[in-house]
Formats: sequence, structure tokens, C-alpha cells
Amino acid sequence: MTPADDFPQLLRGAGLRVTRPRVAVLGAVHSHPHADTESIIGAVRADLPEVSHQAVYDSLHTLTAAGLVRRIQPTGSVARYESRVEDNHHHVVCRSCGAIADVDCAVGHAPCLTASDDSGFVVDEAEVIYWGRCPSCAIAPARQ
Amino acid sequence: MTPADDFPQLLRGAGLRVTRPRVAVLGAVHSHPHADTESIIGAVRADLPEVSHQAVYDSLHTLTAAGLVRRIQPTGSVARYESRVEDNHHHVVCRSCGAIADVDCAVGHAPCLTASDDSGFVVDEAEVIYWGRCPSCAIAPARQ
DNA sequence: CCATTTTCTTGACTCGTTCCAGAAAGCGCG
DNA sequence: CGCGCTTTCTGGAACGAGTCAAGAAAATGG
Repeated sequence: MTPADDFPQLLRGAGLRVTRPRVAVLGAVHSHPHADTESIIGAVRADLPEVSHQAVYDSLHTLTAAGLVRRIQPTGSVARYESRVEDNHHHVVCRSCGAIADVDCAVGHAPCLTASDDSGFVVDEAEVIYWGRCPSCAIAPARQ
Repeated sequence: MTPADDFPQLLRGAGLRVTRPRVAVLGAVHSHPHADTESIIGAVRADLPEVSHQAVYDSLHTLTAAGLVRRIQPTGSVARYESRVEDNHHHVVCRSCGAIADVDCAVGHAPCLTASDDSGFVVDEAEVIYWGRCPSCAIAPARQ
């Protein structure tokens, strides 16, 4: 669907050097949405067994700064990454098992971006996290 | 304004034992909105110089679980606590200096609570974080 | 193919938070 | 008012995600 699976091209387009670790990280984030850093390290090492964790951390930072990847971190979770960027979507997080799913906000455009009183802040983004229970955990008797 | 500054009463009402550390922590959170754990430890030790950090961590967890205090943790920040609970307000966070301010959502009631497609999740809360720059940082030339 | 600049490897280290065992304090009851 | 049970607190070790730093390796432009 996206012509964007040409990762080297994506990197170049963002003005970044094309390195094997970066390509692999970009690929891992694309194929494992909402994965944490450790999972990404694992996925990357399937291709490049010798990458250091530092290379992955660096790549994730660089990619995030370049806007090729988005970092999310719900309260109580470690950092997670996803490849859907610039499309103003949000997340539902399961309180019980931590599962994360994408949600397109009911309001088609930027949701709630107009705070009633912004205290003088210049707001450029509204991040919404819905908390609840995923289908499986909703069925299972609450154990917490 | 709130008859709720009787902290021991608040604790008892929540079915919790009244201990000096808990009362002090509750007081610290009330007087230092959005403070992180370290600041709270400092504030608590102004009254009780000998409290262990663990007592503060335990109290914060207990108070959070009891709903007397709310924990927030914007991406990239450590845990912070506030005493406004159950009133459905949100936060603006400064990307530059990390300052946090309260915001009442434009929609008077639960904002965006109806996700367009909730993937089968049972949603009970929508948490909104607005990102931008606080008044001071908006004036200062962007240095990041 | 070379030089320059950026990125990666390795390994130590920081910092917020949690775990643990024993001592202390709160609460219900007589 | 004091006893005993249970919860909480103290002190200190431990943990884990993430960062820092120095030198080796690889990308890009010529």
C-alpha cells in the first residue's frame, strides 16, 4: 500500500545516512507496531545478529527526531514505537495486559486541539490515550 | 474551598490507615501540584525529616490506588502526582522546559470518550495531553 | 579510492523505582 | 487503657531502561 517500504529511500528523503542498523530498525518498527525497545532489538538481530543495543537506541532517537517513527509511552510503560506518523491517530491501552491498539479519533481532524484555557501555552499537538480493557481481559474476571 | 483538607479524614474515608507519612504525602501533593516523587520526598521531609523514600513511594501508590491522588507521566518525564481527581481535566506540557498546567477540556464532559473504533476495548477513561511551549519558552528563541 | 564526518561497538554508569527482611506503628477488641 | 494482629515503615540492596564516552568502523562527496 505505501510506496514507503523502501526504507533506504525514506532515510535519504529525511536527510539521514543509510546504514544497515537504521534500515533494520525501520523495518522492525513497521512490522511490529507498538513494540518496545527490547522487542525491536530482538527483531533487528534476526537480520543483523551483531547490532548493539546502543545502535538501536540511537537509530530510534534519530528516526523519531526525523519524524519517520513515533514514540509513545503510556503511563507505567516503557517506550514504544510505531510507524504511523502524521495521521493524527490515537491509542487505546488495556489496563490489565498493556495491549495497545490504534484509534482514529471520532472527530476526523485534530481532536480537542482547542483547549478551553491553554494558560498561554502554544499548543501544537493533542495526544489522546484511552484507558480500558482489551476484549480478552474484559471477558476474564478482573483479577486486579 | 474543599472541606477535604482534613487529610486524616480523607484517608479514613478511603478505608486507609492514618499514618504520619501518608498525611504528609497527601499534604505535599495538595500543595505542590504536578510535583515528581523526589520533590514530594523533599516536601514531606520538611515535616518528617526521617521518612524513608520507600514510605513515600508506598504512600503514593496507596493513595493513587485509593483515588485520592492522580498519577501522570507524560512521555519522557518521571512520575508526577496531583490532587485534583475525578474532575476530568487534562494537561498541557511544555516540550522545552517540561512545565505542566491544568486544562479543562473544551467539551465540558468526558472528551473524545467515544472513539470511532474502539477495537472491542471497554474504555473507561480518556487522557489528553496537549504538547506545546509554555509562555516563557514560547518567547525565548527555540534552543532545541 | 580517499578524506571527512557520522555512526556503531563495547562497556561502564546513572537514576527512578522496586524488592526484601526486620522493626515500628495503627487499629479493633476486651 | 493495654494486647495482639496486621499493615506500614526503615534501611539497604538490587533492578532495568536508558545514557555517556572513547575508539573503531562505515557512509557520503569528491
